[in-house]
Amino acid sequence: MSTTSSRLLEAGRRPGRGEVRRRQILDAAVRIIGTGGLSSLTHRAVADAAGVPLGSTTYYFKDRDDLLRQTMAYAVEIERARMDEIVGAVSGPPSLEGSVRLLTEIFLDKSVADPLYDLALFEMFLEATRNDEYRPQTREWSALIGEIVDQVLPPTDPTIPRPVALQIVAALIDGLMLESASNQELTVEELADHLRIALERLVVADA
Amino acid sequence: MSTTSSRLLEAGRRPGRGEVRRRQILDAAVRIIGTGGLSSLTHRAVADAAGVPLGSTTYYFKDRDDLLRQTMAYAVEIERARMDEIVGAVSGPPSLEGSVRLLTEIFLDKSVADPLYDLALFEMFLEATRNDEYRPQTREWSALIGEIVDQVLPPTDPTIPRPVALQIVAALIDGLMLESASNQELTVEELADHLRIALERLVVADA
DNA sequence: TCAGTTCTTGTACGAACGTACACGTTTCCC
DNA sequence: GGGAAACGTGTACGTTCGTACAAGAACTGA
Repeated sequence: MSTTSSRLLEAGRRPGRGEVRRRQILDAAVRIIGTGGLSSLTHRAVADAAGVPLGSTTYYFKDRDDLLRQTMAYAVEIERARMDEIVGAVSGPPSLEGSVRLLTEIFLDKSVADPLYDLALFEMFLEATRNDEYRPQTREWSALIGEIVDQVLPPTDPTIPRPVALQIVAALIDGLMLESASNQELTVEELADHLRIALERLVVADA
Repeated sequence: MSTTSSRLLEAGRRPGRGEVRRRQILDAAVRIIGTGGLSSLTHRAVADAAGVPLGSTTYYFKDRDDLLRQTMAYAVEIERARMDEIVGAVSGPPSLEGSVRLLTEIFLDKSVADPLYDLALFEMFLEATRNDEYRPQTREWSALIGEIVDQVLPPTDPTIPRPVALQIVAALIDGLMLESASNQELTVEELADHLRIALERLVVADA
C-alpha cells in the first residue's frame, strides 16, 4: 500500500514495463474506432487488431469506459505530435498562402494525414456531448486546434478580437473536415480554395 | 404477388394503416440516437422508448440496418419540414441581419430547435463515412442545408461563385453546430456573432 | 537467491443483442 | 359473411459482449 509501484498505480499511470504493449492496444483502438465507429470498440476487436489475447486488454484497461477515455487522450497526443512536427518545420513569418497550405496539409489532405485519427476524434466528440466524463479530452482537442491555427495564421483583422477569429477558422476547418470525410467528390484543392477564400477575408492584407 | 398491397411493399413504402405506428417508432429511434449515440440504437431500446412491444420494431423494420436507414431519412424529412416552416414565414428580401437571425434560429439556438435531431444526424454522417449504404441520406441532408442557406443568404460577393460561398457557409455552420454541441459555455449570442462576422465578409454590402 | 510485484493468458458466466417465428387480431374487399 | 392481407405480440435461440478470475511466467530489488 506504500510501495513505489502502488503509488504509481494510484496516480493512474503504469510504470514503464508494459507501456509498449499498452500503446500497441491504444493504437489498435484508434484504428478500430476510425474504421468502424464507437460501437465497434469492443475488447475482443481491439485485442484482435492489436494481436494480443483478450486478457491483455482487460488487464491494461479496467473497463470499456477506461479504454475509451485513454484512447481519446492517446489520439489527441498523437495528433499533437504530428501537428507540432509540421508546424515546427516552418521558418519565417506566417503568410496567407502559407497558412492555407499548412492548414490544408494538417487537416484536409487525406493523402498526407491518416484520416482514421480524425474520424476517431469526431466520434469521441459526439460521445462527449452525451457523457461529461469525456469532456476533458474534447477540451484538449479543441484547444489543440486553436493553438495550431493561432501559430499558423497571420495577423487577423484588427476589428475583430483574435480569439474570435480563431474560433471562426477552427469551426470552418471542422466543417470542412466533416464534409471532406462524408463527400468523397470534394477534392483537396477545392477544400483549400474554400479555406483561402475565408481566410482572405479574415486576415489583414499583406503588402 | 400481383395485388396492390404487395406492389406497394415492393416499392419500399407500406400502405397507410400502420404509418402512424411506423413513425412513432422512427421518432423514438431518432431520440435514442440523439441521446445515446448509434450504439444505443437497439430494437429493444427503440421499442421501449416508443411504447411498443419488441415484435413491432422487427415487424416494421426487417433488420437493424433497415431501421437505421429509415431513421436517417425520417430525421432529414422532419428537419426539412421544420426549416421550410421557418423560412416560409419570412417576407421581404434577404438581408444580412435577417439571415444571421434565421440561420441562428434554425441551426444554433438550442432553445428553439431540438438538438436531438441534429445530433442524430451527425451520428449518421459519421456512419455514412464508413458505409456507402447510408450515403443517399447524408447527401440529402447536405443538400438540404445548402438549399436553406441559399434561400436565406443575400447576394454574395460576386468575385466568388455562389455555390462556393454556400459551401463555405454550410461548413462553417456545421462546425459551429459541433462546437455548440460539445462546448456548453458558448452562448447562442456568441455563435451568432461568429456567423455574422463571417457573413459580413462574404455577402455584398447593402446600402 | 528468493519473495513480491508486474505482466500474461485462457476460460467461464451472466446480460443484452439481432432475429426468426408462430399465432392471434384487425381491417379490407367482394 | 368470409377469405385474404395487414397488423400486432410474445417467446425462444444462437451470438457476442463485458467482465471476473485463477493460475502461470517474467521481472525486480534486497
